[in-house]
Parts: sequence; structure tokens; C-alpha cells
Amino acid sequence: MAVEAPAKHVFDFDDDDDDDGPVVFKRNNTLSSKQNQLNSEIKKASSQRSDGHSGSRASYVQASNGQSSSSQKNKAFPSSKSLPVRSPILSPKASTSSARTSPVKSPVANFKTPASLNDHSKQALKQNKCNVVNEGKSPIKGATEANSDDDDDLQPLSAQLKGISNQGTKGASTSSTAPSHRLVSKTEIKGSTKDPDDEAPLSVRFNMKSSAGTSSSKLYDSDEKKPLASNNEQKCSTVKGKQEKSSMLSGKRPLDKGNSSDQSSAKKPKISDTPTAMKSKQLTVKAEKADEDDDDDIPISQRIKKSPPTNSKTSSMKQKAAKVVSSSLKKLNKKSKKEFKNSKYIKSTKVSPSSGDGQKKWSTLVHNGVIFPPPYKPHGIKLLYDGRPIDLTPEQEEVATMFAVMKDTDYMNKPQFKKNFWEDWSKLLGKNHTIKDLDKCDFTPIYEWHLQEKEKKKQMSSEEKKALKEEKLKQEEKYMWAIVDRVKEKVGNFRVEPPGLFRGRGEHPKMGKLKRRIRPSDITINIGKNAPIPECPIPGESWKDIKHDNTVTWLAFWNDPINPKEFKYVFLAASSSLKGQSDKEKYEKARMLKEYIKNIRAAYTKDFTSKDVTKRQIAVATYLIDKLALRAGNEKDDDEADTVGCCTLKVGNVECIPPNKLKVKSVYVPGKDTFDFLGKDSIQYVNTVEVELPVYNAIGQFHTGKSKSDDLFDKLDTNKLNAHLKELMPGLTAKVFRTYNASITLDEMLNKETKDGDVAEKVVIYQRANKEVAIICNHQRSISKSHSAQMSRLTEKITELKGVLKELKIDLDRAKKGKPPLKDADGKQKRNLTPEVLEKKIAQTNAKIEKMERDMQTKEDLKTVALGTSKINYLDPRITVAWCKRHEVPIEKIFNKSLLAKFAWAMDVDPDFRF
DNA sequence: GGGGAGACTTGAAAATATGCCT
DNA sequence: AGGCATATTTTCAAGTCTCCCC
Repeated sequence: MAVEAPAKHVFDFDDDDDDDGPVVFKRNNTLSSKQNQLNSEIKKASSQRSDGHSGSRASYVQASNGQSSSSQKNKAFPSSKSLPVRSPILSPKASTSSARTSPVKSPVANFKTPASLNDHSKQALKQNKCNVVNEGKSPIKGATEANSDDDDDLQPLSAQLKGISNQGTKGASTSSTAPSHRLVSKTEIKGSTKDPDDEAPLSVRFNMKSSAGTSSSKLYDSDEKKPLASNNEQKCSTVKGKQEKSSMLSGKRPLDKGNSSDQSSAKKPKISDTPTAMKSKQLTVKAEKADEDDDDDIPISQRIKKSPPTNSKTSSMKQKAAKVVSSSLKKLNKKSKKEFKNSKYIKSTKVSPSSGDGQKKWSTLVHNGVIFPPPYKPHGIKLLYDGRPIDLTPEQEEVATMFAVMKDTDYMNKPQFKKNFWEDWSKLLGKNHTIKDLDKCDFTPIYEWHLQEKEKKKQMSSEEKKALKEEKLKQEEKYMWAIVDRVKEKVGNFRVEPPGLFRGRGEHPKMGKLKRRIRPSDITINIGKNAPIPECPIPGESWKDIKHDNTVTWLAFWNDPINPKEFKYVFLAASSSLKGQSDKEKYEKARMLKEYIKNIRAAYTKDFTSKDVTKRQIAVATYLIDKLALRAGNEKDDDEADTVGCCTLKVGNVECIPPNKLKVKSVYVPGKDTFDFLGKDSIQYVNTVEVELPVYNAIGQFHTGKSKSDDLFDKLDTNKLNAHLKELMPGLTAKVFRTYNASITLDEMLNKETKDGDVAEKVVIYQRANKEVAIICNHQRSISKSHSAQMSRLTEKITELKGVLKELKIDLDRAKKGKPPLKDADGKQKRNLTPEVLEKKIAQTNAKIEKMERDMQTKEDLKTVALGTSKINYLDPRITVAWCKRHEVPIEKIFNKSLLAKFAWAMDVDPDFRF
């Protein structure tokens, strides 16, 4: 079945076009042109800050090799040479590199507890070594050379250095030739970084200004219930004035059109790519780099390695921290490590120049395709029709089983679900089948069989379970990895989706439809030109198509059977460099917004009263996106659930409450709500916020003459809105506001609220901030079924403890008087305890009660709030990592294994990093 | 400039694993 | 050692946004 990619292949395969060069290990150097451009912009912007760039680079490095040392049997890619693996745990190297790169600062946080840390670090070191070897380039060397060339990524060396050495200076940017106003302005603004206001979420600002309203919570203090906007209030700032002014003055912001336009043009080129534009930009940015540096071709990891030693002060700190981080990572990775066995693949020569082409996402790509779910195994259990057992063909039975299994889900209460199911299933049954009415079908026997199977599984001994798991792993292993530019990377979703009934959320019109089985002939594979084409795992069948498109990152795709116009892609995992790179770019863009935000806000504020309706709508929409963290709101088809975002808000979604409040409801809550106030199971999003009067008035105007179901912003759609945003800042789109507001809120809260205390207390601070962000972004979860039961159990326990407490107090009284304690509930005589002991017990019990009450409160507060989504998608991990370093909180208290892997690129950030 | 294809990110819920308590 | 609670991972739906074409 599966194919193994012969080792040799791995080695020299595909060098697509440009890569004839020596083998190497490159990482996604090749950003698309857009990316490059953006990057460059971003770079410019960020170069002025001291953020942890160097760090990131380093981490990439490690990442890539991280595992090299282990080697061995990787079936999937057996080869004598080992590949650099970049997988999750990579960190080891990071530590080194970081260490090297940055001088240590002082005592810094140890990320981890000593013991483990040490171990890890050792390992890490070891690993590093290995890596080095493998790569052929020693890290050291890399480091040393850094200057020479590529390090790429992110900025000219000079810039980097500068940036590092003086953080907030504009130096870097200036040096980087970029002529644009924007740049300048940024630079200038930079100085104002501290201006709280500026950085603060809009809501905050507004609040400050108007002390009004709804929101009155105190600073970040959790006012838990408050809707986002309200939460953050105050923060205002004293400081602001001056800085603000200066930035304003510099105010080049909107003007940037020039730039932006060019950028956009640059962006366009997909395939055609406009190297020029990009290039020039790059040049600018990297001005001082030698051209040799095409580092484009160099793997990020490598580039990273090379990063120049900064001598900075912080290094020791960094080093330590980094180590810690890495070690922990490493540990985590152990497992994965095992899997990676061959790691010697990397060679480290420089890669050939791929630099110019902006679109290119990779040069060589090798993988084994995808794995299919096993064929259906008929169970022979018969459903009852009108009370009589019915024979079904395996195909019919398979679909019947899909339905039966959903017996106790809410879908069974949805007529649409049943209707769609029946339409598809009855087709399978055929016209003349006995079964003519779904309501007469009793699927219980199948359902019960299903429960039994589940039970059986549960009852298996742990050995059996383990064996099973191993078996599965064995089958899947070869599909789990891809080799991208000679680096082994995890594949995200290599399992083809099994057939099933479509579980659309909310009132999705297609729920219940049969999602048919996907076969090889549905699948298009994307792979390097010279890579072996994955063998089709199902004998006798073959892939639909093979492509060699290196401008995209997908490894395979098929058309969604429910909506054939859409696609399902197989991508690399979140821990891959390719994803990491784009993640980083996302945050850099959001950080760039920080520099522009003040002017953007000023601009839209001005437009609230514009004569031009479109302008006014754009202004108000932008405001809502900024203040309420609304999503853009693309148009939706009729065959999708009816949900709304900003541009698709209906009149009925926004209610004006005099004198100046808006009640916004039903704004896209996946699966929960739609505009029309649904069933009981839909949780409505409702948020009442106070807004500036001009906004309030403008909304009133947009309402007039329309019915509730008309579009509130009738002159607007996401294209127009984003086009406008791009005029304000290169690359700016609606979603950037979410990222920005989420990250800036975390950064500020953490920095304001963190006090001395033990780790646990700091973690609580973090969680509070995280929660604040989740609320801002409206990340909800459904209340767990057992929530109320759990709460009452806790209440019971507390009551019980209080009883104990009371008793203890009585006993204490008595003991003080020399009397024996009262008898216990069973009438037995209790032991005689001294008053001291009793007092101690009382204190303990009190503490226990307090803790339980706190836990209960937290549980209640978080019952509908999902913290994970923001952590994964909206919070710049560098904020978290830097904070952990500064406050000696082990990073793994905040990031689990997956997040550590996903954010490997952020681990080396400077402890001083601020968003 | 509007629409659709295409590619990629974001999101909640289900499935599993792990931890904790008794 | 079993049973629940919680944490993590997986799954796959549902967004956003870009580019290209007409």
C-alpha cells in the first residue's frame, strides 16, 4: 500500500526550477512576493523596535534541526541521509543560537524548573551538536557568518543590529533607505510607543474619554461580565499628549497611498510575479545587505542561525530563558523525535536563488500523499421498519448507521437534518424499496450495537489499546511527514475525511446531507517536480491529478462533496516553518497597525460626519470593527447558514438606545446564532456599548427608510472596506484589527497587572488577560452538560466544609476551656486536640473553602468563554514568551505542547519585547 | 467593479488523553 | 483501579482575503 519514498529520491529530487543548487536546507525563504513586500514593510516598521527578532530567527533554526539526531527507521522516508526535521520540539538549537546571538542579560527567568530543565538543556545542547553536524554548517559558523549574508529574514543586518542595540530608535528604519513617508512616520511614531492611548484598544480610549457608561469596570480588572468593549477602559493616559502629538504631526498615515498602491500592485502577481516591485522593496529594506544574500534561498532556519551576535545586554537572560524554553520543548518532543529518525539530510549549502520569485513557497516538496479511511465493514444489524427488521445492502447500511449513531444529538430535533438525510438515503435505497418513510424507521438496534462497540472498546485492556494505537501509528507514519526544502515537517491533516452526514452549524440548509466517501480519483496531489509521486494507497485506483505548483502550500486537495465548488486542502501542520513564518507575518502586520492606529482612528472619526454616505459607512464600519472586534462580514450564499459580520449587519442587528448606546446583536456566533433569533439552542451575541455621538447619529441615518432585514451598510462590502483600509496602511484588512486589539490588550494587561507573587498567581493574571481577550473576540463555548451538576457538587462540598468549620470552632472553644470535643455525627467520641492544632485545622479549612469558592467563581465565569482560540490565533506568542521570561514563569504553564511547537519561532524573543 | 475561484486562517465541538480523587 | 473532570488533540466547518476574469 503505501509507498515509501526511496531515500534517494528524497535526496535529490525535485529541484524545481531554480533549485539546481546544492542541496540545502532551506526554509520557506521564499515568501510570496506579497509576503515579501509586506514583510518589508513590516520589517521596516519593526526594525525600529527592539523586538525579539533575533530570537525568532534563532528559533527557526533550531527548529529545523531539532531532531536531527535521532535517526533511524523512518519508514516513510528511509534514506541514508537524514533530514532535518523541524518539528515541534526543536528548540535545542534555539537555545544555543540565541545564546550566541545575544549576550546574556542577567538573571533571567528560568523557564523551567530546575531539574527537568537541566536535563533538557543538556539534551538540547547535544542535539544542537548533532544538528550542526548534520547540517554541515555549524551553528557557530552560522552565527559568525551571520553577517555575511543571509540571515535574512527579516532585516538587514544593520538594521537588526541597530534595532537591537537601541531599541526604540529609528535608526534602523532610517537606515534602511526606505523613502516613504510611511516609514518616516512610523519612525517618528515609534517614539511614542509608550503612549498608552495609542496602543490601547479603542474601547479603552473611548472609555477614558467618556467615562460613561456601561463600562465601568476598573481597569482590567475583571469585570467579567462586561462585554468587551467595556472592559478595558481607562487606561488612559497621562502621557499621551505629547507623544500623540508628535505622531500626529508626523502623520503621514493616510497618505501612504502611494505606497500602498504599489504594494498592492506588487501583491497581485500570483504566478506572474512581479519581482521587480518586490525586489525593490526588498532592497530597500535590506539595503545594507549584500546581494549575495539572497537569502531568500536560505532556509530560515539557517538564516536564523546566522544571526549576528548582538551583544546586547540582555543576552544572558535571553540565553537562559531560551534554554529553558527549548529544553522544555525538547522534552515534549521526545516523542516526536523518535519518529524522526533520519536526520541527516541537511546539507547546508546555500541554496540557490529563489529569491526573486515572490510567489514561491517552496523549492522541493516530497510527501507520501494521504491516507484513506478503511472501507466500510458491514455489521449486519437490522433496523426496524414498521416494527419489522429490514435487510440493507452494505452501502445502505453504512448510511443508515451514520444516522443511527447520531441518535442522541441535537440534530435529531432538526427537521432540516432529517429531510436532507432522507433525500440522500432514499436515493440509495432506490425507488422501490420497502422503506418509504423515515419516521417509520427505528434505528435503535443499530444505535445499541454502536453503544456496545463503544463499550467494548472502553473495556479493552490497556495493552490492547496500546497495541491498537501502535498499529495505527505504523500505518500512518509515512503520511505524517513531508520534506519541504529538505526539512522534514509534520503534515497537518493527512487523513482524508471519512464519509458521514454533514454537520453544518446553526441552521445550515445542508445539514444531514450525505458526505460521500472520497476516493483517490477525487484527489489532486501537489508535489515537487522531481519527487516520486505518491503511490495510490487503494489498489487499482489512481489520483485525479498531479501538480507541481510551488506557489501554494497545499499538498493535496479534493472538492468538498457537500459543496463541490469548495475545496478541502491538506496542509502542513501548524508547527511547520511555512506556517510559522506566515504566523509571524500576521503579528508583524498587527504590530504595524499599532503605529498607524492613532491616525486611522482620527481619520474615521473625522468621517463619521462626512457628507459622502459611503465614506460615512466605511468610517462607522471601521469603528465597529475596531471597537467591537467584529469580523469583516463577507457575503454569504443562500445555501449557507445565515450569519452576519460587520459589512453584512442588518438594520435589525443594531439598535439605537438613546442617548448614545448601540445594542448589537447576533453578530456571527458560529453555530449558535443567526440574524433571526433562533431556537433555544442558539446563544445570542448581544452587546450594548456606548459610542461617540456622531456614530450613534450615523447609525440612525443608516436605519432610516429601511426595514429590519435590510443591510445596515448598503454601500459597503468587504472588498470596498478592505480596499479603503489598504489606503491607510499597507496590507491592512479588517481582520488585522482583531489581531491587533487582542494582542495589545494582552500586552497591556500583562504589563499592568503583573505583580510580585508566585508562579501560580502570575498564571492567574495571565488567564485573566486571556479571558479578557476571549471576551473581546467573542470566543464562546457551549456550557458543558455537566456544568450545573458540577457546580452544585461544589456548593455541596463547600457547605460540608463550612459545617466542619463550625464544628471545629466549637471544639476549639471547648478545648480552650479544657472540655473534650463533642461527639461526631456517628456519635463517636472525637480525639482530643489541642487548641493549636484546632486553630491550624480551622485555618486550613478556611483556606480550602476560599479556594473552592474562587474556583467556583472562575468556573462560572468561564463557562461560556473559550480561551483557546485567542491563544492559538490572536495573541502574539512573543508577548507571552517575553512576559514569561521577565517574570520567571515557565512557558509550559501557559503553552501546551502543541502551542510550543507552533510558536517555536517566538521562543527566542527578547524579554523586553512589547507588542 | 463585481463575481467567483482559490487558498489559507479561524473556530467550536467531538474525540482522546491525562490527571486526580477516592 | 475505576470514574469523573479537565486538558489536549483532532476534526472539519466556516470565515477572510486575494487574484483573475469578464
